[in-house]
Amino acid sequence: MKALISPAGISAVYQLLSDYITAFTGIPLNENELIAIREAFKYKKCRRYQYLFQEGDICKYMAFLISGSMRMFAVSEKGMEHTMDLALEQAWVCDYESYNMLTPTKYYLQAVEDTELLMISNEHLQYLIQEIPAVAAMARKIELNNMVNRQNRIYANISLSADARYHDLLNANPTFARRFSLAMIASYLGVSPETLSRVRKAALAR
Amino acid sequence: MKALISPAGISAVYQLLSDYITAFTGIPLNENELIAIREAFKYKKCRRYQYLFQEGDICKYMAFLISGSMRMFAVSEKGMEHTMDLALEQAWVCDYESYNMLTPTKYYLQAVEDTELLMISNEHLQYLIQEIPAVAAMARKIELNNMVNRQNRIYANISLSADARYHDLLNANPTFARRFSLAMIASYLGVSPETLSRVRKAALAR
DNA sequence: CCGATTGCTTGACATTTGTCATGTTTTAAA
DNA sequence: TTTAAAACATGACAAATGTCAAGCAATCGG
Repeated sequence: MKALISPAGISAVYQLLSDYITAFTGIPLNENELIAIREAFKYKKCRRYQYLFQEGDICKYMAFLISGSMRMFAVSEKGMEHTMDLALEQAWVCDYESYNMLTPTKYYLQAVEDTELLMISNEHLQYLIQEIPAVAAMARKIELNNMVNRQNRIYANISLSADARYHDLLNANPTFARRFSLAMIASYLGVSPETLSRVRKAALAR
Repeated sequence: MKALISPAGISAVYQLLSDYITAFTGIPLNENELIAIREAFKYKKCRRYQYLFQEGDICKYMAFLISGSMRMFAVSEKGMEHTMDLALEQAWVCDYESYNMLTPTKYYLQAVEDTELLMISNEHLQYLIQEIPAVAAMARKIELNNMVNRQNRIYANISLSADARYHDLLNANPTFARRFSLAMIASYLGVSPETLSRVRKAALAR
C-alpha cells in the first residue's frame, strides 16, 4: 500500500499553501499570519473515489488541493453524471452556493486520485479575510477568476462545437487530458464519451 | 416621439434604486447614505438599439436598469451573435471581467428597448461598499446570485435539451418571452431561432 | 502473472439540432 | 393607413451528436 501523506510531512503542506498565497497575490505573509492560516485550515487526505460531500449535504468547507485531483458533478433524474468542476493541485474547490448560503448542495465532490487537501470553513475564511490582507486579496482574486471562467465556459457552451470546446479546454488546461478520464472530460464538456473519443481521433488525423 | 425620461423625474429614479437596495438587503439607508448614493450613480437614458459599450471598450460602469431592457452579446468570427446576458428593470448588468480587471471587453451591451439606467464606476462602488453596509451587503448578494446563476446555466447547458433549457429559462424568468425577441432568447440558449420556434410550437401542442 | 473490471474505441443507426429557402405575420416609419 | 422592413414559422434536407452493442485495451487486486 502506498503512503498517503506527503513524504515531507504536514508542515510542508502548509508551506505549499502559504507559498501559493504569496505567489498568487504578491503579498508576503508575516509570522502571525502564517500561524493563523495554519490554525484555520484543516489537513485532510482522501483516497481515490472518496467523497468529500454528496447531494443533500451542506458544503462546509472550501478545499485547496495540495496533491491529487477532484471532480464535482451532479446526477440527473435519469442517473447521468454531469461534471461541473475538475480540479488539480493548487486549485480550489467547493460548491459556492452551498458554502455561502448553507443550503443543501446538488453536487457530489469526489477524489479522482488519492488527494491531499487543506480545508477551511466559511467562518474561518471570513475571519482570515478580515485579518490578513493577502487572504483578502486571494479570496477576491479567486472569486474573480471563477466568475470569468464560468462566463467563458458559458460562451463556449452556447457558441462552439464539441470539437472546439474540447480543444479550448485543453488549451486552457493542457494536463487535463492526462489527469482525467475521457468520460469525465466528456461530461464536463456536455458531450457523450463516444463523441469525445471521435473528436480525439479526428485530432490525431491532422 | 415618446418621452424618454420617467414622468416622475430623476428624483424618482434614485428613489427606485434606494428602495431596491433596502428591499434587497433588508438594511435601511440613512440620509447621508442616500446622498452618497445619489452622488455616486450617474443617470443615463439609452434609446432602443443604443450601445453602452462595444467590443474593445473598457466596461467602466455597472448599470442598474430603472426601466427598459438590455442584452450583452459577443460576436463570433463567423459573425454570429451569442447572448451572454439578458436584463430587465431592477437587474444589474456589466462585463464583470472588464469592469474589475480593466481589460478590453469581448462583448457588446445594447439597449433592447428605450432604457433608463443608473451607472456606477468601480471606484465609486468600492467607496460605497466601504462606507455603506447596505451597499456592501447588496454587492455581496449580487455577486453570489451571479455565481449561482452562472453555475445553473452551465448545468443546463451541459445536461438539458434545447426544449428543457427553454422551459427552465421561462420558469425562472416568466416575462422574458414577452420582453425579448425569439432570436435573442435562442441565442441566449445556444440554439438556432428555427429550433426555438419549433420548441415553442411543440409547447403549444400540449 | 492472471482474470476481472473498467475504460476506451468503433460501427450502425436514431435523434436532435442546424441550415437554407420561402412564405407569412408583425411592426414601425412615412 | 400604407408599405417596407423585420421577425417569425415552416418544410426539406444536412450535419452534429447521442445511443446501443460489441470488441479491444488498460488497469488493478489477488
